[in-house]
This record gives sequence, structure tokens and C-alpha cells, in this order.
Amino acid sequence: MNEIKPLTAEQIFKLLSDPVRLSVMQQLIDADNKEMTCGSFKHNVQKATFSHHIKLLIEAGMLQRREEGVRKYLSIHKSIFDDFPELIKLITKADLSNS
Amino acid sequence: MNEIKPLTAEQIFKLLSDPVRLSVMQQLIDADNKEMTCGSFKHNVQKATFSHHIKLLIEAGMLQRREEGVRKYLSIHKSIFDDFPELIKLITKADLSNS
DNA sequence: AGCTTAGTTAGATTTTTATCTAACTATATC
DNA sequence: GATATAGTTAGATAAAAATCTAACTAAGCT
Repeated sequence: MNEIKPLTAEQIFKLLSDPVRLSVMQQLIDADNKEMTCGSFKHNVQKATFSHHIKLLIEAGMLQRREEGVRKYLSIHKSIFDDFPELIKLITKADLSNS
Repeated sequence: MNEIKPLTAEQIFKLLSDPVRLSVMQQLIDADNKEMTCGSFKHNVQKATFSHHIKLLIEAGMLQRREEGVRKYLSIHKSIFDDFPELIKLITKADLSNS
């Protein structure tokens, strides 16, 4: 439903203001932007909650999903860091000692 | 009460995830980081609400206040863009057509 | 002293967001 | 076909954040 419309910086701040979502982005960057399955992320919420956050990131266009059998591979949507190259540094600077 | 402790990127995302606060930062950048009084900002919330947002920005260390009689002059805390130089671009990229 | 201006504080309400549980879908394996 | 695995959806609840009104402080002016 939520298609190609470009992300605004405003949306990005909203999305990254949640520790679970921020951590997802950090883990993907740490993995050198390779694909990760939903289940391979570290987090401490229920899977339904986690799925909800992933959905938000995908709908906004920050993540993309590739389905292969049961597994759904997630990766950072290429365009994000093209459009907002400053983001990587900010995301990796974020210290998520709490969540 | 909230002193010098350094801002984390996480906090920054939280702070900028609100359109009123993001707009404040944009307006200060647009004013070339010069001081602005509380009353000179454009916003469409009640002054109590606005005051609340300003308070959050100050407490976190994103803004600093200089008092001079009735007027309280606000400006961006210098250290922010030293610590997070990427931020300026992101903030100015944000499209706040709604608020 | 009384009024105005600029902003703050307190408290209540509303809105938004995150979270959980439980039930569900779909693929894969036995 | 039965069970396990991976993830989603729906709906309810809870927690966090934004907002408002009203009352307040403090400085400046007449």
C-alpha cells in the first residue's frame, strides 16, 4: 500500500526515535548492509512488537524485504543513504546501552 | 537541573521527531544561528505548549538561553553541531509542510 | 499602583505510540 | 497429515508525549 513516495527527514527522525527501530538500523549497518532475517536481530520485545516496528520501517521505505520461503530477508533500502548520506554516521553514533 | 551531560544521537532523534521542535531548529539555522526570542518563532501551538518544547530542547542541551530583561534569547548550543556536524543538513532537509 | 508583555508552571485531557496476548498464515519437515 | 518454524494480524491495554486552559511570575511602562 505504501509505495515509492520519498522519505522526508522528518519521517526519518520519527522512525529513528524508537530504540527498537534504531537498533535495527544499527544492526544492519554493522552487518555491512547485508540482508538479515527478522529472527536474527537482537531485541527484547515480543515478536509481534518487533514485527510491528519492521512494518513501519518497510512502509516508510527505510527497509526492503526479499521473501524466500519462510524466511524474509531484510536490508536497508538503497535510496536512503543516497538521499541522506549523513544518516549513517548519526545512526552508528547512537548509543543504545538502554534497549 | 539538567547539566552538561553530552547529547546522544538517540536523544537527538527523539527531540527532532516532534514537528514543533524540528521547526524551531530549522528557524534558528535559517537565522544563521543568531539568537531569537521565544516570541519570534513561527508555530501553531499555544504558548504554554511551545514553552514546553523549548524547555525540552534546553534541558537536553540543544538550545541555550540568554536572559535580558523580559526577553529570553534562544540560540543553538554551539557544541551540537561540533559533535554532530551531519545534523545541519538533515534538519534543513526536513520538509515541514504540515506543521 | 495598575496594566501590558513575555514567558513559565501546574494539572487535566487527549492523542499517539508501544506493547502484549492470542489467533492466524504459510512454508518446510517428519 | 501433523508438527515445527517464521512471521503477521487483530484487538486490547498501557505508557508516553503533546496539547490545552488557567493561573502565575517578573520586568517594563504610563
